[in-house]
Amino acid sequence: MENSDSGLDGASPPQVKREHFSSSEEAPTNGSGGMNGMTNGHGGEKERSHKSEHRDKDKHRSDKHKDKHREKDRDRSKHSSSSSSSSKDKHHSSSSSKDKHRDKERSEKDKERSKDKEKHSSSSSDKHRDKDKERSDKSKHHDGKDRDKSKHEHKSSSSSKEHKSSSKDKERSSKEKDREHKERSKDKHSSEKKNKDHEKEPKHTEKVKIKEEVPEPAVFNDPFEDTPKKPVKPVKQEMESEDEDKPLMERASQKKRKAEIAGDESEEDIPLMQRKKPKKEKENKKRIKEESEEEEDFKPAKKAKKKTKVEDKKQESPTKRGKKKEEEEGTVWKWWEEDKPSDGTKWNYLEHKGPVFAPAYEPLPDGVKFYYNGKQVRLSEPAEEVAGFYAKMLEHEFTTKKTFNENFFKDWRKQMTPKEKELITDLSLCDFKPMHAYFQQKSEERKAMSKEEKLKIKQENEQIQAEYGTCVIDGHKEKIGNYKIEPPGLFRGRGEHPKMGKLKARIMPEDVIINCSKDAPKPVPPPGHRWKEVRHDNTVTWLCSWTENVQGQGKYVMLNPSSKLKGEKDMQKYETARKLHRRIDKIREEYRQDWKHKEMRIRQRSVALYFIDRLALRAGNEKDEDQADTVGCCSLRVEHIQLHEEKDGKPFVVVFDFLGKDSIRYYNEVPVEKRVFKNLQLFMENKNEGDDLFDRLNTSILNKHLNDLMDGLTAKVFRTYNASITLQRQLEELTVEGANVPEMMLSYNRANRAVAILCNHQRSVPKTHAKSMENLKAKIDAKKQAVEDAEEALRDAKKEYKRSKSEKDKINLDKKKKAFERQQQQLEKLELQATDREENKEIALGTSKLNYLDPRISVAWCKKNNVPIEKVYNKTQRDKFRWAIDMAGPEFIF
DNA sequence: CGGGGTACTTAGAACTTTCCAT
DNA sequence: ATGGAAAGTTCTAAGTACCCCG
Repeated sequence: MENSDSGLDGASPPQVKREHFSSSEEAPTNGSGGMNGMTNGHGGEKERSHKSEHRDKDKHRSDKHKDKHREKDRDRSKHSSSSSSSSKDKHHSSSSSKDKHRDKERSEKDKERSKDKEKHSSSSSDKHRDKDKERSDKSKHHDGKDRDKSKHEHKSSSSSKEHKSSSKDKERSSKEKDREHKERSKDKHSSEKKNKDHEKEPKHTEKVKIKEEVPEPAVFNDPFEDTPKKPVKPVKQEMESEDEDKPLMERASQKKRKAEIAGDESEEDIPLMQRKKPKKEKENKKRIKEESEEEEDFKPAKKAKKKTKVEDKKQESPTKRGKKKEEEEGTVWKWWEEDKPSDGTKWNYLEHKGPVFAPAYEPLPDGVKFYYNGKQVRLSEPAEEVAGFYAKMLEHEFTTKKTFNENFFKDWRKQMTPKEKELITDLSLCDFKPMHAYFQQKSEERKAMSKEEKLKIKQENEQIQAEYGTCVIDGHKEKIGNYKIEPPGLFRGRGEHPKMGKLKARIMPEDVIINCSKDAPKPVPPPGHRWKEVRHDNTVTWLCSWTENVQGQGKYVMLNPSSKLKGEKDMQKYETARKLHRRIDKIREEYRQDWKHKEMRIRQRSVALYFIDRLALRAGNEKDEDQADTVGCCSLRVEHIQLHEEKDGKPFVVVFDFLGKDSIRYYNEVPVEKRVFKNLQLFMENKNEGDDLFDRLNTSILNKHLNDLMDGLTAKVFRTYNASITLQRQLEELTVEGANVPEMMLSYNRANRAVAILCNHQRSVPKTHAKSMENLKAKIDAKKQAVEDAEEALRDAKKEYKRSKSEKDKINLDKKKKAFERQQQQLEKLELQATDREENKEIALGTSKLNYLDPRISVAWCKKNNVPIEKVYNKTQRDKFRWAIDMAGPEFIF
């Protein structure tokens, strides 16, 4: 450890210097070229499949073997064995909860499994075979890895001694196996087919047919997404431990910061006040910006509240909608200049009209048929509706997945009449194509509607939005985020979700709980219906809630991000991150010390924290098994990392490869300090692939510790902090003084991109990317030509003027000069655009911009460099970040 | 503690509107 | 005008965190 440690120690703790920095920095220079080190050798295209495959395979991979044997035995006698093992486990490891979970599931699964097995004849040998197959597929992309894994598997299987964790392993593995098993079978079926054929064949055939029946819509609803969906985009970040350290420059600015804050733009703050009572806002208000005071809006003026109007850049809408809009836009509630209530209450007055329900089902016209086994069948309304959900997705990859189809079919049958149920027993005999064609046709018709019709619809929507999309909270009218209740449909989980395809039921008023203040009028339920409950809980921010049937989780109607309630919380989040900034050195120092702690749990905690800090990993809560198998830091398993004493010339490299939130793959090769490396070796000792890497740690233990370190500190604060500080540093580094706006924006986007890479925010390469790049290139070429022409013209003009010296030629010369410059600028702009786009093709900037970057950093940067804020934030974003735009001056420092 | 539930944030895909070159 | 791509918006799944109970 000394090697790596020594250098970094001390003040420059882990410094984490994410190398991305460096890599990202470089990236810009070389343009699209290796994408900031994001390439990892896995093929680009297949990535998509990789995602899902990855999980199944990888995850289960190792356990499969080992566990398989056991599993079987266990399955049969699972109860006894599992119970005993679990008790053991507890002694040895603290992750018993996890185990328990698994046990439960396992038992259920086992049951199912045993059935499955018989059906699919998944004997262990089969499994092996399957695995191999999978592996070989995979190996195309992942050779090295696979190889390693297989080794592991073998090893582990042979070394099935009893380790502390063995029992645990067993349990888990059996579960996993089960799962794996299932998945595997699914996959296999489908995957073999799917992978190859399905994408083409089925689709194509269908498509063709559809065409016959109905003209193909100009725009498909993207049904095709599936094919190449999103690839996994691995991110590779390299870092050298040595250089780390740059970190902390931030602190320097702390002092300044304070000053700024105080000074900022908040000139007068007369804050104080808390919101008092409710009041309704009056409607009215005239056009934008009047300085007049509007007391009407705010009644609670008890304290000296100050309200200010801010002008919005929006265009006016003299047109029709009227006052409401203007009112909203014209008046801004500067809540950030007020005091916040310190008790847990979220509001004193809340009034709204309840949610908007999905439109009732409209039966299909008679002409749209459904065939079962070649014969036309007239479905009952409920069965038809659900069939329609499936028909709409016919071209989606989902319909090629076994799990999806099974879940769908099972739930569909529940909607059938006994007769239908008796008749329809095999999904593959169902012909949804006419239905699909019908929906497609409808969608085309919608697109082809005349302007007037579209306008009318738009107006109706605005009407609804005005009525149901806003609420009155503490005297202010504010937008609601999701006032429309989710319509029924088929559940679309991300990744290999075990529940994909299940029917998401229609929500009725009887399912909905309303939350509003006692003194507000109660929302009126739709005629003939009543609410499940009306309550008045001002310690929460939701207006309506209901429980969704697929996963049994609660859903809420809440306010828009531009609202005070959301904004305040958002600002607070960044303030906590800034606070962390002030303590980060100490915290880093401390966890580095803890790497040598004698207690294993402390060492695990410190290593996990190091990952979270340095790599911006998510906390990694435990998950149920009826969800896709994804992990975060605390839930990493042995199979998710590989240790290399040396890799590519670097010592002590940890290779992370796992599926994170939304089943997005995280791949990273990270050189770490020797001490970390040794600890990891220890943590992995005597464990199987499916075991928890940090078996004595979970998110609540970690967060508890973090909270002791700093008030309000949790694992996710590190993501926010590291994202924001990275943006600030990158901006500082990449911004060239005096650059023009397009250049500035390239710098900004690059800084933003560094953050997105850090946080692993990926997106699938837009389907249109290659083409659009081509177009752009063509444009650039054309522009180059234009520049040359302009140059030529300029030269001629010069000559002419030189000769004649006439005023007229002088004017002409100037003109040519200008034209030339203009062309040149345009060319430059195009080139920048091309670079930017290429660099960005598989990175999503939006998520970090919206959720991780302190908007004041961006605002300050814009102000300092004279970049219009609209270049960085669109309208919605400006609404959300109004507080930052208003309060941050050019000197703001995070 | 574990286990379950609640509330709220974060996330990429899907869909819609706007923009821009022909 | 048109149609295709980009930009913007909507949707809702999937996380985190925390609380309460036994």
